[in-house]
Amino acid sequence: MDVRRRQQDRRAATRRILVAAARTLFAQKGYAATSTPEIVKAAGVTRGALYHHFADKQALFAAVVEEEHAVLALTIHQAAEGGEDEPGPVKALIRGGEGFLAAMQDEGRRRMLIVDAPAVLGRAMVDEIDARHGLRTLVEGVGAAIEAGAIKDLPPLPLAHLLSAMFDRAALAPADEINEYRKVMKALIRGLKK
Amino acid sequence: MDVRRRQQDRRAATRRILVAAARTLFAQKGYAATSTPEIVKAAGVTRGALYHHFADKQALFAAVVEEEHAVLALTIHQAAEGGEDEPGPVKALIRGGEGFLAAMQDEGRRRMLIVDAPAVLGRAMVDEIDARHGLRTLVEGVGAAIEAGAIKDLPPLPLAHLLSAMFDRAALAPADEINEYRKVMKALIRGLKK
DNA sequence: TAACATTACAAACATGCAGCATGTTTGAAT
DNA sequence: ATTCAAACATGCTGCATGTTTGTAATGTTA
Repeated sequence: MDVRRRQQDRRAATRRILVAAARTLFAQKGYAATSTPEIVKAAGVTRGALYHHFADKQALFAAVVEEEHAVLALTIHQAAEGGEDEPGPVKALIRGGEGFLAAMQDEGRRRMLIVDAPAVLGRAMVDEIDARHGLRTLVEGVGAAIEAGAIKDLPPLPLAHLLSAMFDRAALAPADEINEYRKVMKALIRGLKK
Repeated sequence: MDVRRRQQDRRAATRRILVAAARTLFAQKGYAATSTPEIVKAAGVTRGALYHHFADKQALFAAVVEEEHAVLALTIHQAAEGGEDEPGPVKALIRGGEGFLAAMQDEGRRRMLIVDAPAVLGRAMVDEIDARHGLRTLVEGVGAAIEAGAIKDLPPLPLAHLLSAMFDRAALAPADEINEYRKVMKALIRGLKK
Protein backbone atom coordinates (compact mmCIF):
# COMPACT_ATOMS: atom_id res chain seq x y z
CA MET A 1 0.00 0.00 0.00
CA ASP A 2 1.07 3.50 -0.65
CA VAL A 3 1.52 5.76 2.35
CA ARG A 4 2.16 8.75 0.17
CA ARG A 5 -0.89 10.77 -0.73
CA ARG A 6 -1.41 10.85 -4.41
CA GLN A 7 -2.10 14.10 -6.16
CA GLN A 8 -5.65 13.14 -6.87
CA ASP A 9 -6.32 12.22 -3.26
CA ARG A 10 -4.69 15.39 -2.08
CA ARG A 11 -6.70 17.45 -4.47
CA ALA A 12 -9.94 15.74 -3.61
CA ALA A 13 -9.28 16.01 0.11
CA THR A 14 -8.63 19.74 -0.05
CA ARG A 15 -11.68 20.27 -2.16
CA ARG A 16 -13.83 18.25 0.20
CA ILE A 17 -12.65 20.02 3.30
CA LEU A 18 -13.26 23.36 1.63
CA VAL A 19 -16.78 22.44 0.60
CA ALA A 20 -17.51 21.02 4.04
CA ALA A 21 -16.28 24.10 5.88
CA ALA A 22 -18.14 26.34 3.48
CA ARG A 23 -21.33 24.34 3.92
CA THR A 24 -21.21 24.76 7.68
CA LEU A 25 -20.66 28.50 7.53
CA PHE A 26 -23.05 29.22 4.67
CA ALA A 27 -25.68 27.24 6.52
CA GLN A 28 -25.09 29.08 9.78
CA LYS A 29 -24.70 32.66 8.64
CA GLY A 30 -25.80 32.80 5.05
CA TYR A 31 -23.76 33.49 1.93
CA ALA A 32 -23.23 37.23 2.24
CA ALA A 33 -22.23 37.16 5.89
CA THR A 34 -19.66 34.45 5.34
CA SER A 35 -16.22 35.60 4.25
CA THR A 36 -13.65 33.56 2.41
CA PRO A 37 -11.01 34.14 5.11
CA GLU A 38 -13.47 32.62 7.55
CA ILE A 39 -14.01 29.61 5.34
CA VAL A 40 -10.37 28.84 4.74
CA LYS A 41 -9.61 29.30 8.43
CA ALA A 42 -12.27 26.72 9.30
CA ALA A 43 -10.94 24.44 6.58
CA GLY A 44 -7.34 24.83 7.69
CA VAL A 45 -6.06 26.01 4.33
CA THR A 46 -5.31 29.36 2.76
CA ARG A 47 -7.27 31.47 0.35
CA GLY A 48 -4.83 30.45 -2.33
CA ALA A 49 -6.13 26.92 -2.12
CA LEU A 50 -9.69 28.15 -2.39
CA TYR A 51 -9.01 30.15 -5.52
CA HIS A 52 -7.00 27.32 -6.95
CA HIS A 53 -9.98 24.99 -6.73
CA PHE A 54 -12.81 27.43 -7.40
CA ALA A 55 -13.09 30.37 -9.73
CA ASP A 56 -14.62 32.56 -7.07
CA LYS A 57 -16.72 32.56 -3.93
CA GLN A 58 -19.86 32.03 -5.96
CA ALA A 59 -18.45 28.89 -7.58
CA LEU A 60 -17.67 27.46 -4.17
CA PHE A 61 -21.23 28.17 -3.09
CA ALA A 62 -22.49 26.48 -6.24
CA ALA A 63 -20.51 23.37 -5.34
CA VAL A 64 -22.02 23.40 -1.86
CA VAL A 65 -25.53 23.80 -3.24
CA GLU A 66 -25.01 21.06 -5.78
CA GLU A 67 -23.86 18.65 -3.08
CA GLU A 68 -26.63 19.67 -0.72
CA HIS A 69 -29.21 19.02 -3.42
CA ALA A 70 -27.74 15.60 -4.03
CA VAL A 71 -27.78 14.72 -0.33
CA LEU A 72 -31.31 16.02 -0.05
CA ALA A 73 -32.52 13.93 -2.95
CA LEU A 74 -30.85 10.87 -1.51
CA THR A 75 -32.38 11.48 1.92
CA ILE A 76 -35.85 11.77 0.47
CA HIS A 77 -35.35 8.72 -1.68
CA GLN A 78 -34.22 6.62 1.26
CA ALA A 79 -37.13 7.78 3.38
CA ALA A 80 -39.49 6.75 0.61
CA GLU A 81 -38.03 3.26 0.57
CA GLY A 82 -39.87 2.54 3.81
CA GLY A 83 -43.49 2.21 2.67
CA GLU A 84 -43.23 -0.49 0.06
CA ASP A 85 -46.93 -0.96 -0.45
CA GLU A 86 -46.90 0.47 -3.96
CA PRO A 87 -49.21 3.45 -3.47
CA GLY A 88 -51.11 5.16 -6.25
CA PRO A 89 -49.33 7.96 -8.12
CA VAL A 90 -51.23 10.69 -6.29
CA LYS A 91 -50.41 9.23 -2.91
CA ALA A 92 -46.81 8.94 -4.07
CA LEU A 93 -46.75 12.66 -4.81
CA ILE A 94 -48.11 13.45 -1.39
CA ARG A 95 -45.60 11.15 0.28
CA GLY A 96 -42.79 12.71 -1.68
CA GLY A 97 -43.89 16.09 -0.41
CA GLU A 98 -43.92 14.84 3.14
CA GLY A 99 -40.42 13.48 2.71
CA PHE A 100 -39.28 16.79 1.33
CA LEU A 101 -40.72 18.72 4.24
CA ALA A 102 -39.15 16.33 6.73
CA ALA A 103 -35.75 16.64 5.07
CA MET A 104 -36.12 20.40 5.04
CA GLN A 105 -36.33 20.72 8.80
CA ASP A 106 -32.69 21.77 8.76
CA GLU A 107 -32.52 25.54 8.96
CA GLY A 108 -29.20 25.88 7.19
CA ARG A 109 -30.41 23.72 4.36
CA ARG A 110 -33.48 25.88 3.93
CA ARG A 111 -31.38 29.01 3.96
CA MET A 112 -28.93 27.77 1.37
CA LEU A 113 -31.22 26.00 -1.06
CA ILE A 114 -34.35 28.13 -0.93
CA VAL A 115 -33.33 31.58 0.20
CA ASP A 116 -29.73 32.22 -0.81
CA ALA A 117 -29.23 30.08 -3.88
CA PRO A 118 -31.65 31.90 -6.19
CA ALA A 119 -30.22 35.29 -5.26
CA VAL A 120 -26.57 34.28 -5.44
CA LEU A 121 -26.58 31.87 -8.39
CA GLY A 122 -29.57 33.15 -10.27
CA ARG A 123 -32.71 31.24 -11.09
CA ALA A 124 -31.25 29.76 -14.26
CA MET A 125 -28.43 27.97 -12.50
CA VAL A 126 -30.64 26.90 -9.62
CA ASP A 127 -33.07 25.40 -12.08
CA GLU A 128 -30.24 23.57 -13.79
CA ILE A 129 -29.05 22.09 -10.51
CA ASP A 130 -32.53 21.27 -9.31
CA ALA A 131 -33.31 19.65 -12.64
CA ARG A 132 -30.51 17.16 -11.93
CA HIS A 133 -31.94 16.20 -8.55
CA GLY A 134 -35.23 16.86 -6.76
CA LEU A 135 -37.12 18.42 -9.58
CA ARG A 136 -36.26 15.53 -11.87
CA THR A 137 -37.97 12.96 -9.67
CA LEU A 138 -40.90 15.30 -9.15
CA VAL A 139 -41.36 15.65 -12.89
CA GLU A 140 -41.27 11.88 -13.19
CA GLY A 141 -43.82 11.49 -10.43
CA VAL A 142 -46.12 14.01 -12.02
CA GLY A 143 -45.66 12.44 -15.42
CA ALA A 144 -46.48 9.01 -14.04
CA ALA A 145 -49.64 10.34 -12.41
CA ILE A 146 -50.73 11.92 -15.66
CA GLU A 147 -50.02 8.86 -17.78
CA ALA A 148 -51.86 6.71 -15.30
CA GLY A 149 -54.80 9.00 -15.79
CA ALA A 150 -54.87 9.72 -12.08
CA ILE A 151 -54.71 13.50 -12.41
CA LYS A 152 -55.69 16.05 -14.99
CA ASP A 153 -53.74 16.19 -18.21
CA LEU A 154 -51.38 19.12 -17.71
CA PRO A 155 -47.86 19.98 -18.88
CA PRO A 156 -45.64 18.08 -16.41
CA LEU A 157 -42.74 20.47 -16.13
CA PRO A 158 -44.71 23.60 -15.24
CA LEU A 159 -46.82 21.59 -12.85
CA ALA A 160 -43.73 20.20 -11.18
CA HIS A 161 -42.26 23.69 -10.90
CA LEU A 162 -45.39 25.06 -9.28
CA LEU A 163 -45.62 22.18 -6.86
CA SER A 164 -41.95 22.59 -6.06
CA ALA A 165 -42.48 26.28 -5.36
CA MET A 166 -45.31 25.43 -2.99
CA PHE A 167 -43.23 22.84 -1.17
CA ASP A 168 -40.45 25.37 -0.80
CA ARG A 169 -42.78 27.89 0.76
CA ALA A 170 -44.28 25.30 3.04
CA ALA A 171 -40.79 24.37 4.19
CA LEU A 172 -40.18 28.00 5.14
CA ALA A 173 -43.37 28.24 7.16
CA PRO A 174 -43.18 28.79 10.92
CA ALA A 175 -42.70 25.46 12.65
CA ASP A 176 -46.01 25.65 14.49
CA GLU A 177 -47.98 26.20 11.28
CA ILE A 178 -46.41 23.47 9.23
CA ASN A 179 -49.24 21.03 9.81
CA GLU A 180 -51.74 23.45 8.37
CA TYR A 181 -49.50 23.84 5.35
CA ARG A 182 -49.36 20.09 4.99
CA LYS A 183 -53.13 19.88 4.96
CA VAL A 184 -53.45 22.57 2.34
CA MET A 185 -50.82 20.94 0.19
CA LYS A 186 -52.63 17.66 0.30
CA ALA A 187 -55.86 19.36 -0.68
CA LEU A 188 -54.19 21.12 -3.59
CA ILE A 189 -52.70 17.90 -4.91
CA ARG A 190 -55.91 15.96 -4.43
CA GLY A 191 -57.66 18.71 -6.35
CA LEU A 192 -55.65 17.65 -9.37
CA LYS A 193 -57.46 14.35 -9.56
CA LYS A 194 -59.73 13.88 -12.49
CA MET B 1 -46.18 81.84 1.08
CA ASP B 2 -42.86 80.51 1.96
CA VAL B 3 -40.26 80.25 -0.76
CA ARG B 4 -37.83 78.54 1.55
CA ARG B 5 -38.02 74.78 1.55
CA ARG B 6 -39.03 73.51 4.90
CA GLN B 7 -37.02 70.84 6.61
CA GLN B 8 -39.71 68.28 6.03
CA ASP B 9 -39.88 68.97 2.32
CA ARG B 10 -36.14 68.92 2.03
CA ARG B 11 -35.93 65.69 3.94
CA ALA B 12 -38.70 64.06 1.96
CA ALA B 13 -37.21 65.18 -1.34
CA THR B 14 -33.79 63.76 -0.57
CA ARG B 15 -35.29 60.55 0.66
CA ARG B 16 -37.41 60.21 -2.45
CA ILE B 17 -34.57 60.79 -4.84
CA LEU B 18 -32.46 58.26 -2.98
CA VAL B 19 -35.17 55.62 -3.08
CA ALA B 20 -35.83 56.33 -6.74
CA ALA B 21 -32.19 56.06 -7.75
CA ALA B 22 -31.78 52.94 -5.67
CA ARG B 23 -34.85 51.36 -7.23
CA THR B 24 -33.47 51.87 -10.73
CA LEU B 25 -30.10 50.35 -9.91
CA PHE B 26 -31.35 47.51 -7.75
CA ALA B 27 -33.79 46.63 -10.51
CA GLN B 28 -31.12 46.70 -13.19
CA LYS B 29 -28.21 44.99 -11.49
CA GLY B 30 -29.54 43.40 -8.34
CA TYR B 31 -28.78 44.24 -4.72
CA ALA B 32 -25.30 42.79 -4.36
CA ALA B 33 -23.93 44.26 -7.58
CA THR B 34 -25.15 47.74 -6.75
CA SER B 35 -22.81 49.87 -4.64
CA THR B 36 -23.80 52.77 -2.46
CA PRO B 37 -21.39 55.14 -4.24
CA GLU B 38 -23.23 54.25 -7.43
CA ILE B 39 -26.58 54.99 -5.87
CA VAL B 40 -25.68 58.36 -4.42
CA LYS B 41 -24.01 59.38 -7.66
CA ALA B 42 -27.22 58.64 -9.54
CA ALA B 43 -29.20 60.47 -6.90
CA GLY B 44 -26.90 63.48 -6.93
CA VAL B 45 -26.12 63.40 -3.23
CA THR B 46 -23.32 62.00 -1.08
CA ARG B 47 -23.12 58.87 0.99
CA GLY B 48 -23.46 61.04 4.04
CA ALA B 49 -27.03 61.78 3.00
CA LEU B 50 -27.75 58.11 2.46
CA TYR B 51 -26.51 57.12 5.90
CA HIS B 52 -28.34 60.03 7.42
CA HIS B 53 -31.64 58.77 6.08
CA PHE B 54 -31.10 55.04 6.28
CA ALA B 55 -29.36 52.89 8.83
CA ASP B 56 -27.56 50.90 6.16
CA LYS B 57 -27.76 49.67 2.61
CA GLN B 58 -30.22 47.00 3.63
CA ALA B 59 -32.62 49.54 5.13
CA LEU B 60 -32.58 51.49 1.88
CA PHE B 61 -33.38 48.31 0.00
CA ALA B 62 -36.22 47.62 2.42
CA ALA B 63 -37.67 51.04 1.65
CA VAL B 64 -37.46 50.32 -2.07
CA VAL B 65 -39.14 46.94 -1.65
CA GLU B 66 -41.87 48.40 0.51
CA GLU B 67 -42.66 51.02 -2.08
CA GLU B 68 -42.50 48.56 -4.93
CA HIS B 69 -44.95 46.29 -3.17
CA ALA B 70 -47.31 49.20 -2.68
CA VAL B 71 -47.11 50.20 -6.34
CA LEU B 72 -47.58 46.60 -7.38
CA ALA B 73 -50.69 46.18 -5.25
CA LEU B 74 -52.12 49.42 -6.62
CA THR B 75 -51.41 48.34 -10.21
CA ILE B 76 -53.18 45.04 -9.73
CA HIS B 77 -56.08 46.68 -7.98
CA GLN B 78 -56.55 49.19 -10.80
CA ALA B 79 -56.36 46.47 -13.43
CA ALA B 80 -59.05 44.55 -11.57
CA GLU B 81 -61.34 47.59 -11.66
CA GLY B 82 -61.93 46.90 -15.34
CA GLY B 83 -64.13 43.83 -15.31
CA GLU B 84 -67.02 45.00 -13.17
CA ASP B 85 -69.25 42.02 -13.79
CA GLU B 86 -68.97 40.70 -10.25
CA PRO B 87 -67.39 37.34 -10.88
CA GLY B 88 -67.58 34.42 -8.49
CA PRO B 89 -64.91 34.16 -5.80
CA VAL B 90 -62.96 31.46 -7.62
CA LYS B 91 -62.92 33.42 -10.84
CA ALA B 92 -61.84 36.43 -8.80
CA LEU B 93 -58.84 34.48 -7.52
CA ILE B 94 -57.90 33.45 -11.03
CA ARG B 95 -58.25 37.01 -12.27
CA GLY B 96 -56.14 38.27 -9.42
CA GLY B 97 -53.44 35.85 -10.42
CA GLU B 98 -53.60 37.03 -14.00
CA GLY B 99 -53.27 40.61 -12.83
CA PHE B 100 -50.28 39.68 -10.74
CA LEU B 101 -48.57 37.96 -13.64
CA ALA B 102 -49.23 40.93 -15.90
CA ALA B 103 -47.81 43.35 -13.37
CA MET B 104 -44.81 41.10 -12.90
CA GLN B 105 -43.66 41.36 -16.48
CA ASP B 106 -41.09 43.89 -15.31
CA GLU B 107 -37.76 42.11 -14.91
CA GLY B 108 -36.39 44.47 -12.29
CA ARG B 109 -39.52 44.11 -10.22
CA ARG B 110 -39.24 40.34 -10.33
CA ARG B 111 -35.62 40.48 -9.34
CA MET B 112 -36.19 42.77 -6.39
CA LEU B 113 -39.38 41.35 -4.95
CA ILE B 114 -39.00 37.64 -5.60
CA VAL B 115 -35.30 36.90 -5.89
CA ASP B 116 -33.36 39.45 -3.87
CA ALA B 117 -35.75 40.48 -1.13
CA PRO B 118 -35.95 37.14 0.68
CA ALA B 119 -32.18 36.74 0.67
CA VAL B 120 -31.38 40.31 1.69
CA LEU B 121 -34.20 41.06 4.12
CA GLY B 122 -35.06 37.56 5.24
CA ARG B 123 -38.33 35.73 4.92
CA ALA B 124 -39.74 37.26 8.09
CA MET B 125 -39.44 40.86 6.94
CA VAL B 126 -40.62 40.04 3.46
CA ASP B 127 -43.69 38.39 4.92
CA GLU B 128 -44.34 41.44 7.07
CA ILE B 129 -44.15 43.74 4.06
CA ASP B 130 -46.19 41.44 1.85
CA ALA B 131 -48.80 41.09 4.59
CA ARG B 132 -49.39 44.84 4.30
CA HIS B 133 -49.98 44.67 0.55
CA GLY B 134 -50.50 41.86 -1.93
CA LEU B 135 -50.82 38.99 0.47
CA ARG B 136 -53.48 40.84 2.46
CA THR B 137 -55.86 41.05 -0.48
CA LEU B 138 -55.09 37.47 -1.42
CA VAL B 139 -56.00 36.29 2.07
CA GLU B 140 -59.24 38.24 1.82
CA GLY B 141 -60.00 36.72 -1.57
CA VAL B 142 -59.34 33.23 -0.30
CA GLY B 143 -61.38 33.88 2.83
CA ALA B 144 -64.28 35.14 0.76
CA ALA B 145 -64.18 32.06 -1.43
CA ILE B 146 -64.20 29.82 1.61
CA GLU B 147 -67.04 31.64 3.34
CA ALA B 148 -69.03 31.58 0.16
CA GLY B 149 -68.58 27.83 0.20
CA ALA B 150 -67.03 27.99 -3.25
CA ILE B 151 -63.86 26.14 -2.29
CA LYS B 152 -62.82 23.61 0.30
CA ASP B 153 -62.64 24.70 3.90
CA LEU B 154 -58.94 25.27 4.50
CA PRO B 155 -56.90 27.64 6.67
CA PRO B 156 -56.85 30.87 4.63
CA LEU B 157 -53.40 32.16 5.49
CA PRO B 158 -51.43 29.03 4.59
CA LEU B 159 -53.48 28.64 1.45
CA ALA B 160 -52.80 32.24 0.49
CA HIS B 161 -49.09 31.76 1.12
CA LEU B 162 -48.95 28.68 -1.03
CA LEU B 163 -50.88 30.32 -3.84
CA SER B 164 -48.59 33.34 -3.56
CA ALA B 165 -45.54 31.09 -3.84
CA MET B 166 -47.06 29.54 -6.94
CA PHE B 167 -47.69 32.91 -8.50
CA ASP B 168 -44.14 33.98 -7.75
CA ARG B 169 -42.71 30.94 -9.47
CA ALA B 170 -44.98 31.38 -12.43
CA ALA B 171 -43.84 34.97 -12.74
CA LEU B 172 -40.25 33.75 -12.95
CA ALA B 173 -41.02 31.25 -15.68
CA PRO B 174 -39.47 31.71 -19.14
CA ALA B 175 -41.62 34.07 -21.16
CA ASP B 176 -42.50 31.45 -23.76
CA GLU B 177 -43.79 29.01 -21.16
CA ILE B 178 -45.92 31.40 -19.21
CA ASN B 179 -49.13 30.31 -20.86
CA GLU B 180 -48.60 26.74 -19.79
CA TYR B 181 -48.03 27.96 -16.26
CA ARG B 182 -51.25 29.93 -16.48
CA LYS B 183 -53.13 26.82 -17.46
CA VAL B 184 -51.70 24.77 -14.62
CA MET B 185 -52.42 27.51 -12.12
CA LYS B 186 -56.01 27.68 -13.21
CA ALA B 187 -56.32 23.93 -12.85
CA LEU B 188 -54.82 24.00 -9.38
CA ILE B 189 -57.18 26.73 -8.22
CA ARG B 190 -60.20 25.07 -9.81
CA GLY B 191 -59.21 21.90 -8.02
CA LEU B 192 -59.95 23.69 -4.79
CA LYS B 193 -63.65 23.81 -5.60
CA LYS B 194 -65.86 21.65 -3.50
C1' DT C 1 -32.88 89.63 16.60
C1' DA C 2 -29.33 87.45 18.69
C1' DA C 3 -27.82 83.35 20.64
C1' DC C 4 -28.39 78.65 20.76
C1' DA C 5 -29.89 74.03 19.24
C1' DT C 6 -31.00 70.73 15.90
C1' DT C 7 -31.36 68.83 11.52
C1' DA C 8 -29.39 67.68 7.00
C1' DC C 9 -26.07 66.86 4.78
C1' DA C 10 -20.63 66.55 3.08
C1' DA C 11 -16.03 64.79 3.44
C1' DA C 12 -12.56 62.10 5.29
C1' DC C 13 -11.43 57.88 7.72
C1' DA C 14 -11.12 53.02 9.25
C1' DT C 15 -11.89 48.34 8.43
C1' DG C 16 -12.45 44.29 5.85
C1' DC C 17 -13.14 41.56 1.75
C1' DA C 18 -12.63 39.71 -3.09
C1' DG C 19 -9.77 38.53 -6.62
C1' DC C 20 -5.23 38.25 -8.67
C1' DA C 21 -0.16 37.93 -9.20
C1' DT C 22 3.71 35.99 -7.76
C1' DG C 23 6.48 32.78 -4.99
C1' DT C 24 7.23 28.08 -2.99
C1' DT C 25 6.51 23.32 -2.12
C1' DT C 26 5.08 18.77 -3.46
C1' DG C 27 4.51 14.98 -6.58
C1' DA C 28 5.24 12.54 -10.82
C1' DA C 29 7.62 11.39 -15.01
C1' DT C 30 11.87 10.34 -17.37
C1' DA D 1 18.93 13.16 -10.18
C1' DT D 2 16.54 16.36 -13.10
C1' DT D 3 12.70 18.48 -14.99
C1' DC D 4 8.17 19.90 -15.20
C1' DA D 5 3.54 20.64 -13.70
C1' DA D 6 0.18 20.74 -10.30
C1' DA D 7 -1.12 22.25 -5.62
C1' DC D 8 -0.89 25.19 -2.76
C1' DA D 9 0.89 29.83 0.23
C1' DT D 10 1.78 34.77 0.63
C1' DG D 11 1.31 39.42 -0.42
C1' DC D 12 -0.85 43.20 -2.86
C1' DT D 13 -4.52 46.17 -4.91
C1' DG D 14 -8.80 48.11 -5.49
C1' DC D 15 -13.20 48.69 -3.73
C1' DA D 16 -17.29 48.68 -0.66
C1' DT D 17 -19.38 49.40 3.73
C1' DG D 18 -20.18 51.84 7.81
C1' DT D 19 -18.51 55.49 11.03
C1' DT D 20 -16.80 59.79 12.51
C1' DT D 21 -16.07 64.44 12.19
C1' DG D 22 -16.99 68.87 10.15
C1' DT D 23 -20.25 72.46 8.19
C1' DA D 24 -24.17 74.80 6.47
C1' DA D 25 -29.07 75.35 6.68
C1' DT D 26 -33.06 75.52 9.38
C1' DG D 27 -35.76 76.00 13.61
C1' DT D 28 -36.36 77.79 18.41
C1' DT D 29 -36.07 80.54 22.42
C1' DA D 30 -35.06 84.68 25.18
